Amino acid sequence: MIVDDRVLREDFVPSEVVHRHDEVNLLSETLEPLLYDRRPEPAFLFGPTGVGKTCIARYTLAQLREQEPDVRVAYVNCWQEYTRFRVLYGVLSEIGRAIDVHRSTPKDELFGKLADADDNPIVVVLDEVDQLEETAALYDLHRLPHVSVVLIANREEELFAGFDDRVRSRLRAGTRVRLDRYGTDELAAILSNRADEALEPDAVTADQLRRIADAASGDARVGIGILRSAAHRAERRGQGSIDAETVRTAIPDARTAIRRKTIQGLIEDQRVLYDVIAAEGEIEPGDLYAEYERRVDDPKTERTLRNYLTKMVHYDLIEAVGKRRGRTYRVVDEDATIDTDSEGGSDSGVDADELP
DNA sequence: TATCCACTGGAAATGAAGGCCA
DNA sequence: TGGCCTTCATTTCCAGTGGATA
Repeated sequence: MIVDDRVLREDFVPSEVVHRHDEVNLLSETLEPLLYDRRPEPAFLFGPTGVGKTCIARYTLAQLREQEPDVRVAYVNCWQEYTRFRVLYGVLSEIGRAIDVHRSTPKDELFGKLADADDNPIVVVLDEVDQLEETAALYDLHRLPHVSVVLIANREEELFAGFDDRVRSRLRAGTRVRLDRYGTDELAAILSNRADEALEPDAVTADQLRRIADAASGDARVGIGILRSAAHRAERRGQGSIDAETVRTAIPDARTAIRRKTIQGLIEDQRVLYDVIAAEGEIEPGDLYAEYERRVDDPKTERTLRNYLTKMVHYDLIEAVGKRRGRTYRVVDEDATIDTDSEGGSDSGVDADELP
């Protein structure tokens, strides 16, 4: 039943972007100076999870490269590459200039290598740039006249709040492309296009696609995940098409699969913390640290545990209720996130290998 | 109202790991 | 081979916040 599984992957770039023509045009216009050997202004893509920010960036740059093949594109996800070193290394790696670079290579040397790679323009796409811990990387990139940046984040205010004055003043100018959540009909149309390419004809009905789109609450990533899960489930059962029952069971499957993959990527100490929180339902920090220390032979300090907990909140695995004294931690309700995924939620669908 | 206490998170220090080089 | 340099995870220290209590 599945003709091309790649089409149902999150990172697949479709041949045509549906319901985002204005946004694609705005980004294309921003990057147009590259066609005339000029440097474009920084471009920003803002919007909540699953609205197609990354897809639009990849699609637009693929189109640009068809017109100007000399332009090189470096895609760096700041969930994984959150230090200055890792960003610079990521860019060098993407353009094939990371030879002879190792973990003890000085950052200034990496910057020098990037500065020397000025034979052709480079567009650096920093996805989830709000996760960047060392914004000096942005300053580095801005200093290089042959490097242009496309920055992807959830919210403009939070992104700029994390910049130091030097970076903020340089990036204040630039084109903002804002994306809102898809409507149910829009998302159903996107899923229909994907199904046409990925599945055999009549493998899924329009009503079922609408049901999936409705359950995804405007989040294309979740919608595609549900469609993928339903297709695999139907194929395993030897069905020639996806029925209503398969869709119903696939809806919780999609988010659970993302969560399971994320939990698998936790290091041992993080997983102990997660297990304690899951077992208790809701727990205060003091009790959490005490139970953690009881369970492990060589416990980390409380400060390190606080860093772990902050990361796990970012991953959307747990939530911190309240601030400072009186705070409690609890596991994020999976069912709630399927249907009520709120505006501005973090792009926490990280792969297991993105975790520390 | 003052004080205590639990908690958070920033900043600096520390140590492990790994590569370079004389 | 050992000293040096770098990055990065972890630890240490501490200021700030806000609820609880006398």
